[in-house]
Amino acid sequence: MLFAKEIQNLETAQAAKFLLGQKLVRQIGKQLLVGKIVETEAYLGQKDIASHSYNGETPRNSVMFGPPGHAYVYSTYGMHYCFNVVTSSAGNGEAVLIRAVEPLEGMEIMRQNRQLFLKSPSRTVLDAHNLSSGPAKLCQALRIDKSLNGHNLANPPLRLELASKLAPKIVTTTRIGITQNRELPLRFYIKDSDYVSRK
DNA sequence: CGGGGGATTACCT
DNA sequence: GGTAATCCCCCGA
Repeated sequence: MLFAKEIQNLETAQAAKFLLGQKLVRQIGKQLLVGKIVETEAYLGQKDIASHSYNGETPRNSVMFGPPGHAYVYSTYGMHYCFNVVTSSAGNGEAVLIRAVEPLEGMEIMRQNRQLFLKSPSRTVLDAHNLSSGPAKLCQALRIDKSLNGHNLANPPLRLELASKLAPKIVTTTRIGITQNRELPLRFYIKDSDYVSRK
């Protein structure tokens, strides 16, 4: 509730910055997995051609057009999920992609969750910096999939928690992995964080 | 109803 | 740095 309120009064780019430093809390049975959000990107609805919602509402993106504070989870490349927080007001189709979190609790479980996706587990070192430093990696680590699409982030088993009202130092860059609207400064990360997908 | 592409990642050269 | 993996969705016909 708190978050929906805080978020809906912000422009989506501001919401993307506001989310930096806040906690993402995933509960699976008794397991508690907690990450601090360190990297985000804003997607600005039907005025942003890079956004899934640019062409209007479809079955895939319908959650983006719903109320803020809910999870928009989509699959890509046939094997990965990405997790977004719906922002702005219902009907606008705006959201913030969570691109990286810093593991705070449940790191060992996150490592196990990530391990399941590897083909040659001996090759890849799953240290803390490599557990959730990417939009699909954090979905693996926190076991986020399409079953959570549309979930209200005020409630378990996936919840946003206000961690700090003190704004961290933020670096602003262009967004990653898109082909349209590449020049817009809509990616944000916590300066000096060692847990971002890239600097 | 078929084809192309994707807000990525890991592994190999 | 190049590319396979892998499938859902959307668009155009």
